[in-house]
Amino acid sequence: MACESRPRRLVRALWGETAPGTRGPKPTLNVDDVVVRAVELADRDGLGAVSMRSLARSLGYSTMALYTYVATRDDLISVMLDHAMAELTAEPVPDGSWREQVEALARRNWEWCLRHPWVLEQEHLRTGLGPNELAAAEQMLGVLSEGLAGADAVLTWQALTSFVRGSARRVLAAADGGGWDGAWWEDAVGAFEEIVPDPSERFPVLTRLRAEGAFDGDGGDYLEFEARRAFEHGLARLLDGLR
Amino acid sequence: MACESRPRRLVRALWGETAPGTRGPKPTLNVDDVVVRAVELADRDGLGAVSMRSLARSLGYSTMALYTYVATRDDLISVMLDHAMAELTAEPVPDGSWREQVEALARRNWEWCLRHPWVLEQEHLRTGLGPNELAAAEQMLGVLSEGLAGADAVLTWQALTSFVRGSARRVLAAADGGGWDGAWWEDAVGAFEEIVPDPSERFPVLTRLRAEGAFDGDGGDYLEFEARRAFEHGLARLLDGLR
DNA sequence: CTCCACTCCATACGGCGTACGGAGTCTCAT
DNA sequence: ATGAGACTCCGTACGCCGTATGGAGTGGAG
Repeated sequence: MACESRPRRLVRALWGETAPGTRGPKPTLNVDDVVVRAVELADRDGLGAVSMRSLARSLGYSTMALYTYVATRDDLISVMLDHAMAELTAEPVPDGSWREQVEALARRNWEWCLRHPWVLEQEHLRTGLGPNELAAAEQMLGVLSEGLAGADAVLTWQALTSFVRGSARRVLAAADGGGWDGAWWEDAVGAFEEIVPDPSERFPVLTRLRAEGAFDGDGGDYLEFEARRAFEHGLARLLDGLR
Repeated sequence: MACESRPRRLVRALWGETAPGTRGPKPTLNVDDVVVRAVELADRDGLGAVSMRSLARSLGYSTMALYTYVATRDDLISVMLDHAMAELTAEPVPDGSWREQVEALARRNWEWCLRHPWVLEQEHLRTGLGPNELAAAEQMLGVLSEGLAGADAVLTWQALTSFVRGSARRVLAAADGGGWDGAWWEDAVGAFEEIVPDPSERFPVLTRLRAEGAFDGDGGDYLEFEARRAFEHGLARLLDGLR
């Protein structure tokens, strides 16, 4: 199957259409097996843990066997992404007012990002043609366009997903941090205080807000409480702004 | 200098404090030289182009010489980030109403992200202790806390930066795309239409909105116009929500 | 004048994505 | 029945990556 273009192959993989060829031995795996395992690995240890080698090992195959199912690692990630997005439309839109529905979908999306942090590690692959990605867009725009004219619905959709993902990303950055486990942070702050002996002079506002406790939660349990509050606050203001 | 902890070294690098030791030969470079060059490379070709090897070559040094100035590549990126953030506070907050000021700062931040796309490629590991990052926070919170109580100012700051960065990220994903240069996309859409012969049945809302032209700009010049519109729309609604 | 902290560098290790080609297996055309 | 050849799976290799290790040369401190 050296004759098929990469985009076609990707779209076929996204929609679970198997190759038509029936000549050689039957594949003993399929794209879905590979993708499911890859998502498991990514959920546990991040995208970095999904190397072609480790994924293949985890499936009990050779590295190169994976390329039977997926053209490149980037394509694999695209399919993983769409696969994970199935969760977004697994349940119907809840009952409620327009605002409540939009809120619920946004919150669902946010929680989904936290459940699959690797989704945000991803830079620019974007296909926009996978079944679940389209279904999620369909669902969100279906609700939004009940209350907004076409172009406004699209703009609002973009604003919402921008906010949801930006916010989730911020939570994750604060949460796992990449290795500042208290000791790291203390050490860094120590050095900071040596270099900037009187922060209140250079950063009066920050100092005042800190003293007021406005940053409470900066430490360990920032994630579950403070970050959710920031998300809910921003979401509420955004929805307020939609009248 | 094998005795200094990594956090301390990073904080020192962020603040441009040179090591106190004066024993051996003088360094012929300094952290700033390295960081400036790294930012140039990243601005041009993304974070991926900033490998220790390519950066060193571009400076005319051996790879390992860089480790004299920076403990790891991650630390380098942290310092690059803070360095780039100097632009955020290079100009004072413009005159105007509270809302106009917040808007201007948010827009400045958004444009900054587009100018340095690599900023959004990372986002994990964060320090929060660099002079320019602190200055940017100080500036933004200074304005916000003129109109909002302490805790609200912080929540709003988080919501704003979440939105700004999420939105910029979306623009960049749409813009450079990672290799869908029209031909790619056409090919993918062709395969899509074969697999899903009647999209209007499965995705009625998307089909209708597309027919209405609500997605116009999906193609080539999405970036400069449509994406900016989406950003301005979302920002305006967010600010509306703040009363 | 000696020591040794220091800068700079060459080499090496274990990872990565994936190009290439080969061995084995199955279907189809003959 | 028998090739032809499409197909799956795999071993090896190439050129990247970050960085550990240790060595050569340098110049201020004792």
